[in-house]
Amino acid sequence: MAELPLRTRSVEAGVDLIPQGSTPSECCFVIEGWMCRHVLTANGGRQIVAFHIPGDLPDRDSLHLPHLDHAISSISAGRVAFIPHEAVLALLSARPNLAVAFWRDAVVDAGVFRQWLTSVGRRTAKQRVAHLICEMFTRMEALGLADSDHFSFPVTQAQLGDALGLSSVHINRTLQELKAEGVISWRASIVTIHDEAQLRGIGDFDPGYLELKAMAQPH
Amino acid sequence: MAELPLRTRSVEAGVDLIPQGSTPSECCFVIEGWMCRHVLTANGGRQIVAFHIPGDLPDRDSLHLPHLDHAISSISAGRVAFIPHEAVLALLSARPNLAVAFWRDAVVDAGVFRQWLTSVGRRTAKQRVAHLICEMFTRMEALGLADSDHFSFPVTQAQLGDALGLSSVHINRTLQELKAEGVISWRASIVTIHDEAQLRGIGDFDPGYLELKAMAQPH
DNA sequence: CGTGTTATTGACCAACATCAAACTTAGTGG
DNA sequence: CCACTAAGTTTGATGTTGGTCAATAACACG
Repeated sequence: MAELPLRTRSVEAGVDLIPQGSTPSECCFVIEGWMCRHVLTANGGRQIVAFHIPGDLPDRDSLHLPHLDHAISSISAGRVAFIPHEAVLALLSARPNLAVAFWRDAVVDAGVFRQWLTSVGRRTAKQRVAHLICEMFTRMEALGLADSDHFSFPVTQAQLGDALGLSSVHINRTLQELKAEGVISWRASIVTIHDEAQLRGIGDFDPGYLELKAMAQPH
Repeated sequence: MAELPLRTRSVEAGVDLIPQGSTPSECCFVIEGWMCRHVLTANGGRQIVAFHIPGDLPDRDSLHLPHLDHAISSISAGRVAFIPHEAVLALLSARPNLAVAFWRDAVVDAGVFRQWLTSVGRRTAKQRVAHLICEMFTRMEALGLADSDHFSFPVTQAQLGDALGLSSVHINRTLQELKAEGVISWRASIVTIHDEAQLRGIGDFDPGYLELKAMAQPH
């Protein structure tokens, strides 16, 4: 992958990297920081459909999509690399097993989507928040980006709301509950999990669907 | 695809074809009828994450998944075929462009997921129902399984609720609203769309994300 | 016809949204 | 180092969407 022609870019927090509806000719690779994908609705709502951390290829799907049905933005400041589609496609046709790895990665993402959808559709606010924290902790851990009981999660409460289908006010109250129960603390973007088993119980979290993610990570 | 060793099976409505957590060794192909994928939550809830119609490969992802994080069930009576994983994988490695087609199909599914998640997270009950009807009508149309203004959608209101994150009672009231406004009618599993433009407007539906689905369909 | 499933209705309730204000925090420039 | 500012968080009061429960009606099927 090192031989690819890439163009890197530093981004501030909250920058719209790739707008909804555009037809990108490059793939975006996250080097540092948090990014997200989100869909804008007619009534001005916003649904974050994925969080992306270093090593992710947020718009891997754009290789196949005529035009993006969602936007890609930065959550925190960070750095991304852009790689021309042709270069990626050339690489993939040269190495079929890499293409399979890409497909496999897409399959894992689909599993993340299913869990996310299940949270938003059928879990309470508290369960959703707990589930998301468990998921992101597990993913960060797999990358060696988490410490034993805490990790950096630089999202605002409004962004959490947009991810979980809740208002920022309700996110705030839900977080306070979790803190009051002593399950987590969350100060200055650092989430500390005091009792992971309990948090998983609250959030109905089973890491099974992320197994392959860990395996697929050696990007 | 015709040379694959397949085993067909007729199913009643509401049969659990492949249970959550299993490790299937075959892919399931829908020949006739409606199937769905759903996730069960700890508190007894159910989230339908996808509807599948003839021509779909509901557990295409199981080719890569160590164990299924969701179940596959029949919505209506129908017929499915089972194809051993090895046979599919052999075919895919023999024909790399077929593997790309599978990947592409997974990408389209991801787009469907994103819209679904956006509906459940950020749209009102009425918008969700309208959006889903538009989506399924568009998909059925692409397969030649819809008539000019109506199609067969053999789901119960409880199933609709499980798909859209709502209760069956609320689905019922929402449908009555749409019927009262004259946008649709729904009798005996047949949905008739009287004003598609209006329905799309209500549901914030843009068929763009399904374009590729239509193209990929020549299974 | 009877039986089980699905649809419909009404009464009531809970979770979460909205609005608006006050308070913190982090970052900035003098 | 201290105001100043803008963004984010927290709080309270109130409103609304949609859930729950329970009963009845309508079907579909044998």
